[in-house]
Amino acid sequence: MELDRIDRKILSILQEDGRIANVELAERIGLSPTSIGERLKRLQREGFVEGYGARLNPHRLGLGLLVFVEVLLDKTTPDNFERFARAVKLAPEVLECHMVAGGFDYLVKARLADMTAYRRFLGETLLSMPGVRETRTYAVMEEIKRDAPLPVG
Amino acid sequence: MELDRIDRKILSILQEDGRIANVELAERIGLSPTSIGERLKRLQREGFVEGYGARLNPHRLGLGLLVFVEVLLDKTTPDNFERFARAVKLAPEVLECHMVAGGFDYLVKARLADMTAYRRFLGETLLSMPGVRETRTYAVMEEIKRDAPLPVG
DNA sequence: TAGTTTGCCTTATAAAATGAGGGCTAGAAG
DNA sequence: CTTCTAGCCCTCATTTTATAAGGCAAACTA
Repeated sequence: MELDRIDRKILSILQEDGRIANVELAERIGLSPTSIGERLKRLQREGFVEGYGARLNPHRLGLGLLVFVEVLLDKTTPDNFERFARAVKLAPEVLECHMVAGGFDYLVKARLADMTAYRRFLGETLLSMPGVRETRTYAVMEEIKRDAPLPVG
Repeated sequence: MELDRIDRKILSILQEDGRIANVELAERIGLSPTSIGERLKRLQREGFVEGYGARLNPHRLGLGLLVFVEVLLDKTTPDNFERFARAVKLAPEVLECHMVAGGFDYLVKARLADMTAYRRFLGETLLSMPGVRETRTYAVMEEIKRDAPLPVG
């Protein structure tokens, strides 16, 4: 249940290179491939590792615009939150959505081709979602740090 | 240079399961493993795929608190932006940092163990960074959507 | 102390990745 | 119209990797 130094090293390396061969992982850590394999299987079984994914370059895919949108909901209808959440999960442009405590209700992160695509997204998707009362958009001018690995050390 | 239907399918599948065997990927798409391998190598060479990573469960790692922090910089010193960017890259708690257009300068996304850890982070890391004038913190109460795949279709 | 668990090892076997070589087709050039 | 070439896919042989079985030693427990 507790992670030792080797577990953390496995997680750390896998976070950077999720497709590394077990053999290479083993020799970088200094154990046999079998042991590493067993540990890794345990880490997955116990839920530390949820899966693996390719890191794609959004700009290369024509998604040049990153925006954050603060969303305020109309709170007169009680099931608006539930319905908004469901709608957000269906929108492919939305990469993240979080309910926050503070001046607004939701923070949405979305990637789009350009401002034209964003205007369409705002009008046809976001503002059409159930109970949305107000939005504030922040366009990203420069990505200083992107998807850093979780600190496991 | 242009992506066809098969390329997109490869990217789409790999985004969800970055460790899928080439053989299985091939039969899910309906081509030979060799062809898929060649395409994949091309997609990496041309920068569509930047790498692979394990998806870790932050809560399982003791990082139960997700926060977004809006940061305003003191703009009297011109190189503050540069220095702030450098400092942010060194902080392991910071998963993302974006320079935005609008009411503030940077949006920081960070994961921490709890509010106690956040207070320390705010005081010792964020507010100690060069040129930081003001911050507004939004704690996430519920993650509606987390790290969705990029739309490649 | 004796039994049991845990974590690692080696070895054998099964599966997958990789590289060489060849065929088919579409478009370009003669 | 024919020939050449480039792109894309295939099969097959070889190397590399994953996986499963079994054993050994240290630590923990009764």
